[in-house]
Amino acid sequence: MTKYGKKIWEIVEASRGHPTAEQVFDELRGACPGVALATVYNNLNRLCGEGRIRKVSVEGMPDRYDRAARHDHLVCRNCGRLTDVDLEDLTEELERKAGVPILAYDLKLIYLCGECRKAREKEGR
Amino acid sequence: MTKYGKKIWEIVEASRGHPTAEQVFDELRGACPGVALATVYNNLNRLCGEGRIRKVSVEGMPDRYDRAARHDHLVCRNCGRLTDVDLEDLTEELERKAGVPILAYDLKLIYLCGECRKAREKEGR
DNA sequence: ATTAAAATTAGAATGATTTTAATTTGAAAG
DNA sequence: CTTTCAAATTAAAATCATTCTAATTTTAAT
Repeated sequence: MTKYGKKIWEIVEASRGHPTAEQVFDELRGACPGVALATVYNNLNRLCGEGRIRKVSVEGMPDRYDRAARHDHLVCRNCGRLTDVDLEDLTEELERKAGVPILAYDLKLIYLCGECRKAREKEGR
Repeated sequence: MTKYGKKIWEIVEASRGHPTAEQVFDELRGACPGVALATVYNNLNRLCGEGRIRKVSVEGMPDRYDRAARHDHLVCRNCGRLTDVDLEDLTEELERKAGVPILAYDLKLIYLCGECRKAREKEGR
């Protein structure tokens, strides 16, 4: 693995916070001042292609990066907050129900996070 | 509903092809030359907000718009082709499994469409 | 030490979408 | 039929995450 590739992978793998490319860049710069943002994008893309990390796109915000291990996500409808959720692997069930061989799936559960629910209640809804 | 709002809704609702804003724009211009692309975006956003249509984002391509009726999607890993698939409503099941109240979910089944599979076979994979 | 391929860099380019500010439209009220 | 005012529309500029380009540097193999 390349000089920056390894470090970037470690940052994403270690993080439970679904960092954006910019956030990975900022963290990497701590150890490697002078690294270019393009390098971060290059490596994130390469790592995704190799299946070593994955990309999580949430409507209207920059792409986020996540460890490869299988899990799904809760997305707050209001603020976009992203949280991991561990559901069993649904591939077989979905394949059977859809009647088509599938390679994988992308499942996001839309909810209201604690903060946003509280904010709503205060406004009296 | 507004002058263009209704037409744009009809275009999206009638289409089974998941058009992009540009494609809606092109179709609308047939009947209404002089309409602005910004108007299409404004109305698509308004209609989404009202729940009368929905937006489908596929990694690396412009957003697509879709009728509101509940259904899920197959997305070709290779070419991005988007196809409807009718699965039963999984909200309750997912809510139970996740242990959190959810408002909705976004499920994409990743597969290889017929064309892409054929292309692969020709190349001998 | 030589080479070639791959990685990195800085900065420009891209392109879908949003924003802005001005103009037009359309419905309700007088 | 006017007046009025909010909402819709327009054209153009702005945004901004991401990709691309071309030049440079690093790496690993020979």
